[in-house]
Amino acid sequence: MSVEIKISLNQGLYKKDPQDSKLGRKIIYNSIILIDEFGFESFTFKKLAEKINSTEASIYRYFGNKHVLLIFLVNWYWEWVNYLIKINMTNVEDPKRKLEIIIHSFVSAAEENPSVEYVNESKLHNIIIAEGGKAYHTKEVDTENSKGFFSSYKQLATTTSEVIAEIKPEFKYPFALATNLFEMSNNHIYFARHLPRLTDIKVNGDNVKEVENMLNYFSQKLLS
Amino acid sequence: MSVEIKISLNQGLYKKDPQDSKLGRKIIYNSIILIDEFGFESFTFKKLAEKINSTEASIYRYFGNKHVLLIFLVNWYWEWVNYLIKINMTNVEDPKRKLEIIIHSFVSAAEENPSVEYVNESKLHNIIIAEGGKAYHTKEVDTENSKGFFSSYKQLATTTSEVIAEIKPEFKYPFALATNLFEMSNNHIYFARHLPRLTDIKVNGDNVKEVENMLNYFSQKLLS
DNA sequence: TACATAAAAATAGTATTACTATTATATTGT
DNA sequence: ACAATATAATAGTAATACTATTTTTATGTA
Repeated sequence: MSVEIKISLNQGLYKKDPQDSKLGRKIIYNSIILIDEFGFESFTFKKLAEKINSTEASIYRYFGNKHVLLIFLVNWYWEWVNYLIKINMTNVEDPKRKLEIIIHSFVSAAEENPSVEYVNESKLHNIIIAEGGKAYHTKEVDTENSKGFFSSYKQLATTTSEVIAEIKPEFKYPFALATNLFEMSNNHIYFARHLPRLTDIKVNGDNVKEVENMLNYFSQKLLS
Repeated sequence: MSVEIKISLNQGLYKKDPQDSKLGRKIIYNSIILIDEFGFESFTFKKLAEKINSTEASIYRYFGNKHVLLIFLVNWYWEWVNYLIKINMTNVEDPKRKLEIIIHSFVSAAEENPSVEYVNESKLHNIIIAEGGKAYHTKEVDTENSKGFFSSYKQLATTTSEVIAEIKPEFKYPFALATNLFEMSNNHIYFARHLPRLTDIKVNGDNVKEVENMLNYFSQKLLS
């Protein structure tokens, strides 16, 4: 027995919902593996087609190109984090505690035993860390934004900014602090792994406790 | 009469120093214009060759590929900011004031009337904001890092972390705060322009005063 | 001035990528 | 058993990211 989770995403992100068919789920599952393995630039639909014993043409029936697929995955992750935050904050009153829960939720989202078998959350988290920014650092950002492609991230920022406003209503930068916490999380995990001279913290594999401590320290100090 | 500035960069970043020949300087000048105009993904050596009435093959004699060219440009910018910081901090004793100068230097680097005629600093700043992260978000990051391709950024982080340590020696995250200030600067200028719901600040064209205020507020609060 | 060297341009070509279009074959639902 | 839909197979194209080779032009020095 299990609780089935289906995450609904903006319909403009796919031609055909990959979560609704076997091939579609294989595409999601294996694209995560391949992007994690080769990096986004070297990932191609051809490699993916070979890996799942299908054809490029079949993949194109789900996603218009690999950039849209990346946005799909990134949104999926943000929605997943939104969901975790909602659950983990249930019945919690203290806004300071709520912010800690939010921070814990996105730093450790990969570990929260998930029930979606076609998504490897740990690898997806790695993709967010290494490639996530590429979802919106393109010339198409304005068009894509107007289609609502980034609404899940905005949702996350809004939820977090509301908690920040509860803690300190006069704080001038609730949205900036919110997004900065996410970006900082990704950046410093990445730095710790690849450019350690750019940070003070260490991570060992999936153990990101030091990042969590740092984010809590920053937010508490800023909101004191 | 003018003071000539030549910025020296890691030799692995080019096959032949583009700053030393006319064609090389044309490559730098026009690649900045084209990347700013088309975005990094749509920028090609072919387009660049057409623009400067030369050939792809000639450009390849300077840069092995467009990714290395991007790293070159990003490093050039970081070196330029390092230089500005050094100059602007001359004779300043108070470390709090020094940090303000550092922040001002990289937020407004584009406006500091430069004397390098083959670099449009304002457009280059836009490239840093929109594409800068792509310089080190690739699968080659470890190899490239071991060749010293990111040393200018590390230099910036080190200088800044030292000032932070002067202000508050017991502060646990001097490097993380330093890099976070740069990343935040780029991110929030980008957000203000393209995803305004993710930030609280506004920018009008090159006027980034609100970003500067925010960064000063964050750093002062964290180091108080 | 002539000659060697190096820079730049011209030409040509290849493997891969990012697609689109068309037809054939399974699979599933009624 | 039939229709509808999903998937697979095949083929093809324009553009990208290069490499190699030869020719022309410019520059510096004996």
